[in-house]
This record gives sequence, C-alpha cells and structure tokens, in this order.
Amino acid sequence: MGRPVKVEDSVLFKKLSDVFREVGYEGASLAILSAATGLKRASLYHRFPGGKEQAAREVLVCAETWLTDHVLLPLASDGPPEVRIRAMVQSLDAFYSGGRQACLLNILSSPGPDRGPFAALIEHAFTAWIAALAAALVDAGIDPERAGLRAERAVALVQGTLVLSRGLGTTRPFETCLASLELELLASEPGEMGKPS
Amino acid sequence: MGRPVKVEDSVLFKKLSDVFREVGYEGASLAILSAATGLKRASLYHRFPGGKEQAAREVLVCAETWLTDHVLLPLASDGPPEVRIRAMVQSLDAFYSGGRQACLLNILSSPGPDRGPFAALIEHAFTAWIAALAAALVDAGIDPERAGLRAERAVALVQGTLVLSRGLGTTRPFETCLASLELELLASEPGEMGKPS
DNA sequence: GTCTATAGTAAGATAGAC
DNA sequence: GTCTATCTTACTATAGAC
Repeated sequence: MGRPVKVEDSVLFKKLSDVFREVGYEGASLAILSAATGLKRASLYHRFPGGKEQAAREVLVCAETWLTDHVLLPLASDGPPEVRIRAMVQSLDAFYSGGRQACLLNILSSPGPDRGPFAALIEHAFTAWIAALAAALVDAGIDPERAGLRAERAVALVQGTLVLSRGLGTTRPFETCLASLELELLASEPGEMGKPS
Repeated sequence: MGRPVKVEDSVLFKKLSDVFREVGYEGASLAILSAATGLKRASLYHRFPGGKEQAAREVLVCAETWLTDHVLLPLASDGPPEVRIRAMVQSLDAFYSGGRQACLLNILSSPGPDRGPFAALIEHAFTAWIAALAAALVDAGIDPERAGLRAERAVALVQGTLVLSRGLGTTRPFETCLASLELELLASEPGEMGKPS
C-alpha cells in the first residue's frame, strides 16, 4: 500500500453527498462514509471534528452553493424568462440524474416536530429557490402573487415526482414533470394554478 | 409496578407508525420504539420476530389498509366524482395532520438503487392510489390518458407539498394543495396539465 | 493528512423467568 | 404476553504513530 494522498474536497463532498442521498442521514454510518470516500474514520474526524453531523452540514452547504450557481443565478440572469427557466430545468435534470437520485433537502430534513439540525439550511434553500423562480415569472409578466404560488407549486412538483419516481421504481414521473415545467410555469391562462375564487 | 397488560394491536401500530414517521426507519431504534409503545424490546421481538423490519412492514400494511378504506373505496364509490374526491381530500388532511406528519411511503422508501425491503409495498400503494383517482376522473368525463396523468400529478403534489411543508416549517403548502385539488382535478380545460404538444 | 489501535457506548437479537 | 438479563455486533469518538 502506497503512501496515502490527500483527498480533494470536491471529490470528497461528492462521495459523501452520494452516500447521504442513497442511505439517508441516520443510515449513513461512519463505516459506510469511510468505505465510500476511501478515508478511514479517524481521517473523517480530522476533516469534520463534529463527526457525521458536521459532514452532512458541509455537504448541504456545498449543495446550496451548487443551487446558487446552477439554478438561482441562471434564474436571475437578464435573458428571456423561458431561457432562464430552461436552464434551471436542465440543471435539475442533471443534479437529480434524471430522477434517479434523491434530494438532500428531503433526505436531510427531520420529519418530527424538532426540525432537526439542518432545518435552517433547508428552509433557506427552499425559500431562495422559490423566490428566484417567482422573480423570473414576474419578469415574464405574471402577476406577483400568482408567480409565487406557481413557483412554490413547481418546487413541490419536483420534490413530489422525485418521491414518486423512487416509490414507483421509474423515472417517468420526474421526466414528465420536467418536460412540462417550462410551458406550465409560463402559461398565460389562469389554468389549474389560479386561486379557486 | 403492576402486572403488565397486553397492548392492543391498534394502539401499538399507531405508536409505531408515529415513531417511524417522526424519525425515519434507520432512526427508529428498538430503544425508541420500546419507549414509545411501552413494550420492552423482548416484547417487541415477541410480536415481531423479524425485528424492526417486520414491525415497519406491518405498520406499512396497516397504512395500506387505511388507504384502502379511506381513499380507494371512497374514490370507487358510486357517488358523484366531486364528492368522492372531496372525501379523499378530507381523509388525506386528517391522515397527514394537515401537513404536520410525514408520509410512510416517502419515509420508508430507500433512495438507493436497491429499492429496500418495502419497495413492493410502496410501489403497490402508489399505483393503487393513482389508479383509483384516475378511475374517478374518468367517471367525471375526463379522457383516460389525461386522467392518468392528472392523478399521478396530484399524488406527486401531495407528496411534494408534504416535503415542502416540512422543509419550510409551515403547513401552508400542503393546505394550499388540498384546497385546490378538487377543482384542479376536475377542471375541464386542458389547463397546465395537458401534454405540451 | 492519513493511518492503526482502542475505549466506550448503543444497537440488534436471544434465553429463560414469571 | 411481558419481563429481566445477557450476548454479540456495530457505531461514535479519541489517542498517538507515521
């Protein structure tokens, strides 16, 4: 066995992220994280003195950076709204591997009344995502209130079709969702999104 | 301490279900399950020789029975479609405590490529739910293909707004979803659901 | 920065008394 | 049907060598 070499942060975070997305936070033991990254447990503690919780938090922060770069900034660019939204859709397709990989925002959120150690990060990510999407819709001439509802609904659809794709064992729901997302977000009719009144 | 009394199955399943929905499958240790149910670990093994996995499986079966009684059968009744759908919405509102409690179908599904021990049960539940909803929409005069897409989309929206409600720390997304679900499902216009072509 | 080695704790699971 | 007691394994975390 040769001399151990430093593991780059980018590949480290990628592998940690994959584990959390595959087996969840509680299911991700240090043994599994160690095997996946190639780092021994003690080395993981060197990188993350706070243990698994700190590792998950930093992975989440890393994911939020990705969200900012690939979703929020494109949505806030000065191009035509349909182009910005299309960029978001393509990024989401890649990020979730066409529906095969779960969302950290779902995986790392604790269901219980105590919202868990990552509640603030997760809430911030969802809020920023929805706000950026709504802003793009407003730029497209959509009423601000309706834009907010549509944006929130779109994020819920992405999350829900990920859940459904996993449960049904097929990526079709997620693919269908992404395929119709742009047209649906920019539709001019009140459609099925409008307030019932 | 008095003589131990038998714990009824109905309350046992309810308490086990609550734990799984609160802390997830991996997070639900036998110590937690024991504390929540009032049964010692050995007693849990007496009821569930297969351990935690069997307990979760039986809880899931119990949930599917609930789904059949409160969602599938009402959807398949011979009343007007809007009444049937309204019954489903009210049942969902109660089952998820207005968006405060997670869905076992999401919680117990393993994200990874190996779909986990409950994949078949979860897939069956989602499939039956979508099929029953689609059948009600067909009865309402909606084109079968569109009915299937709308039904799948509605289930995804329920799951997604549950995820979002948890992440945002408010039940509003789930409530908004339920409030507009009936009108949206039965809308006569192509709406935002139609195929892009 | 990574490793081996190890302590201490919590987990899943079983045996046998009542 | 529930309990106490125990076993074995797996996990988290730390110490110290290289």
